[in-house]
Amino acid sequence: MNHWLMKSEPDVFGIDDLANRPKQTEPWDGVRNYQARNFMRDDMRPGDPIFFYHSNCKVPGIVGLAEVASEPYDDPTQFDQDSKYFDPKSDPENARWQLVDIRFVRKFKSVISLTDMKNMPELEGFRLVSRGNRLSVMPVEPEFWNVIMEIAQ
DNA sequence: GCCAACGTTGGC
DNA sequence: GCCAACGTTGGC
Repeated sequence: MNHWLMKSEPDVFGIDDLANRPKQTEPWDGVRNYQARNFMRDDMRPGDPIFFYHSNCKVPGIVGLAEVASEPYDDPTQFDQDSKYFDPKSDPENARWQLVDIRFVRKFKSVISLTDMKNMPELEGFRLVSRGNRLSVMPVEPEFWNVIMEIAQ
């Protein structure tokens, strides 16, 4: 089993939006970065735990837990001409972009902020707090996962 | 809103 | 295959 972190802008789709979905699941569409896609397509399995991270907001940080809720499949938005994620170069017979569904697990009582995590020496080497990181889907090493879970409420 | 970091595109 | 130009991410 692998552990993950997935970023989302709360103004667009935050953890409350996920919790309020009828089945508390959501297809993680719109990822158009090959590394992020590869993680979803090649390494995610249903049940894998996910840190849900809010980016581009007042207090960026981990706000709760989700889990992988499906096998990988083709992102339908790549074939939707009306979608901003439409990709005219993607061949329906051999789709370029895959995604997984994710399911809400729980929300933390308080945000584990990026600032806090940057100040934790135990998290040195964690991709999220490394310089210039822009990946929206990333694996979390078990050691880092455990360190963060210990301070989560 | 600024801008550093970094991924992608396309000319050559 | 190199690399300049450009676009996007995301913290601040």
